[in-house]
Amino acid sequence: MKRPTIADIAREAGVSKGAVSYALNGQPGVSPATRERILAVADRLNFHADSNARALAGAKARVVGLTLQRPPSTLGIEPFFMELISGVELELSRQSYALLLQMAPSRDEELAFYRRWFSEGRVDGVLVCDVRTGDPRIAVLEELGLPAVVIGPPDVSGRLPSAWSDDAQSMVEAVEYLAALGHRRVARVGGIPELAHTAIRTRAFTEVCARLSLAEAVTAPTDYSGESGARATRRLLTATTRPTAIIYDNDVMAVAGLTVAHELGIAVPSELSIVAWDDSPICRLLHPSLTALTRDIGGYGVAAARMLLAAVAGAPVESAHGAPAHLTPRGSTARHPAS
Amino acid sequence: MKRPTIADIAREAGVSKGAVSYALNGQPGVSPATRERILAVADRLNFHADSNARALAGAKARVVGLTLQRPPSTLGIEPFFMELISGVELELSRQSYALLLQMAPSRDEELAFYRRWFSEGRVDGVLVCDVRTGDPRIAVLEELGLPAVVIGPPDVSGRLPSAWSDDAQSMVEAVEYLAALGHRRVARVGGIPELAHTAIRTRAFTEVCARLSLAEAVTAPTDYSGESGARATRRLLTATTRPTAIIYDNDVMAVAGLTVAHELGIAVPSELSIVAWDDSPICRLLHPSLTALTRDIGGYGVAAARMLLAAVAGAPVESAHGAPAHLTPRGSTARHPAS
DNA sequence: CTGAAAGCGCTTACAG
DNA sequence: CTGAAAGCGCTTACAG
Repeated sequence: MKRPTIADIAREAGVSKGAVSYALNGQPGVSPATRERILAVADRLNFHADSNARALAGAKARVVGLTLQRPPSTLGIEPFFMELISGVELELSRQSYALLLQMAPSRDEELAFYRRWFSEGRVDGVLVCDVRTGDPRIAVLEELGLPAVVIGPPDVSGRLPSAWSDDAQSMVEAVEYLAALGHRRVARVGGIPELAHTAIRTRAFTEVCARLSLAEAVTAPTDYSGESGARATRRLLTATTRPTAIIYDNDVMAVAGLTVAHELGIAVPSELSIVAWDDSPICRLLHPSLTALTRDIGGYGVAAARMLLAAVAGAPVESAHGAPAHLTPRGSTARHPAS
Repeated sequence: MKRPTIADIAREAGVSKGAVSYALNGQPGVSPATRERILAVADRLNFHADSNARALAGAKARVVGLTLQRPPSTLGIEPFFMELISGVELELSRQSYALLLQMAPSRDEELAFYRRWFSEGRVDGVLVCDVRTGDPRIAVLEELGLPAVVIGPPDVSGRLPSAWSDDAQSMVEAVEYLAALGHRRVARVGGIPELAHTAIRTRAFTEVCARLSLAEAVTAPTDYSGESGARATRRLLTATTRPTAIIYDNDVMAVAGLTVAHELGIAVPSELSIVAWDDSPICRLLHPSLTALTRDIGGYGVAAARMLLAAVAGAPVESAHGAPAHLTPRGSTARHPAS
C-alpha cells in the first residue's frame, strides 16, 4: 500500500509542498481558505506525515524514552512501574507522543541506551527512574543536553527537574500512627538501599522512631521482591524480641509478610500490625486487608510526562511535588497490646 | 553537543560517505583495510547513525510497536503483559530493536494507532495481543502489508503468523486432575468472553466436563480484574449447590477467590480446591500456595518478537506453538471429599 | 574496490 | 500570502 506524501497533497490541492507543510502544522503563511482545502485533502487521503522525514528536517520526533533497569532473568515488572507507565502513556497520548520502552540489564547499559537514543535522534527526551545518590545518569544527561525529567526525589536530580513527593512526611505519618496505637517496636522491610528514595525513607524512619522514643528502628534491606520480603519478615519475626508492627516499602513484600506471619502462627493484626507502602487492588482483596500508604503513582507519570514535553518544547520546567502518600487504615493494623 | 555524521567519519577516514555507509552496514564494496579504518573512526567518535535518516533512506526503522487495549481509567497492566513485554524486550534488544508501547482506550483506537504508525513510517512491524474472533485488526494489518505477529491462537490470526500454545490441552489437564481428586462439581471463573483464547478454554472446559460426566460446567465471565473475580466467586460459593473446585482464568482472580473463600468461612483446600491459570510469585507466596497452570509467558514474547523480526527481514514465518501450560500442584487443591 | 550523485519526505528560511 | 529551493543524514544504484 502506497503512503501519500505532501507532494501528493500539494498536487491534489494545487499548491506547493511548503504550503502543505505550513497548513498541516498550523503555521502562518497560508490563507484560511487554502489551509482548509489542504486539510480536507489530507484528511481524505488519510495522510500522516512521515515521522522520520519530519524529525530529519528538524521537527520533533514525537517520541520519548523510558528505561527500566532489571536483570535479564527477571520476569515481569513491578506494579509501581505498571501504574507509572500507564500514567506516562495517558499524558503522552494526549499530546500525540509515543513511548519507547527499554529494559536494561544494568545501570551501564541504561546509560548506553540514553547515549544511543541521543546519537540516533530517536527521542526528544527521556524519563529517568530509580535514581541513586550520585547517579551517573544525571550528569550524562545534563552533558548531552537531552531533555529529561527525573521520577524521584529532587535532591539527587541535579539540574534536571524532578517529579516526586515527600516520602519523609509519609513515613512520619505511618510511624506516628503505629505509635498512637501503642506500638513500641516497629521494624521496617525496606527497598533497595542504594536508591535515593529508600535512603530518604530510612533516615525519616530512624529519626521519627528516635523522636518518639521507640525501640531501635531496624530496617531490613531487600531487593523489593516478594521472596526477599518474606525472608526479611521471617528473620524479624523469629528474633528474640520481635517487632509488633512492620512497615513494608512496597505492597508485594507486605503481601509476602502477611503470608509469613500466617505461616508462623502470628495473628495479624492482633499480634502483628502490617503497613504497606503503595496501595494496590490486592491490598484491598486480602484478608485482612492491608493498611497502606496510598499515593497516585499514575499521577507521577502524568506529571513527569507533562514536564518532559514542556522541556522538549523549550519551556522552563520546575520540579513538581505531588501529594505525599497518605495512610489508608485497614484491617492489618490494630492497637497493641490488642485490646 | 554536536552529533557526528557519516560526513565527519568520511572526512576523518579519508573516504566517501558511501564507503562509510557500506562499512558500517557490513555491505560489500569496501576493502577490509578501509572498513577497519572506518569502523575505528566511528568507534572513536562514538558514532550511531541517525535512525530517522536511515529509515527515510529506505533502511529499517528498527522499531516495532505493541498496543495494549485498556480503558483510560485503568491503572496498571496485568502481570501477564508485564511478563510478555519483558520477553519481547529481551529478544528485541538482542537484535538492536526498540519497542514502541502504546495503550489504547478502545479497539478502534488500537486500529488507528496501527494505521498511523504505518503512515508515519514509525515501525517496521507490530505485535497484536488480545485477539477476538473476527478481530478487524487482522484484516487491516493484512491489507496494509505491515509485518505483524499475533500473540494468540492461530485460528483467529488469518494469514498472519501467531505465537501461542494449546489452551484446550491445558484445560483438559486441569479438569482431569480435579476429577481424579474426586471433584464432581467444578466451576470456572473465566476471562473476557470475547477473547478468542477464552472461547477456546470455555469450549474445552465444557467438553471435558461432559466427557467425564461432571456436573454442568459453569463458566462465570469476568473482565480479568480481581474485583470481578471476587464477585464471581461470591456468586458461585453462595449458590444452593456450590462447586467443590474452581478454575480461574488468571492468577489475580484466583488470589481474590481464595480471599473470598476465607471470608465466607470455606476452607481451602479441604472444602474448596482452587486452580489458577498462569503462575506468578504471588501464587507461591500465598497460604495455601496456589495450584497453577504454569507457562512460560516471557517465552511467548521472545518467540513472537523473533518471528516478527524475521518477517520484517522478509523471511517466511510460520505460526509457532509453545509448550502448553502445565499443572503445578500446590496447597490449594486436595481430594474431595477431603480425607 | 571506490567516488560522486540522486533521492527518501519532510521543514524552513528566502524571494517574490 | 505563496512558490521554488536548500538541506536534514542517511542508503543505494551507477559510473569509473
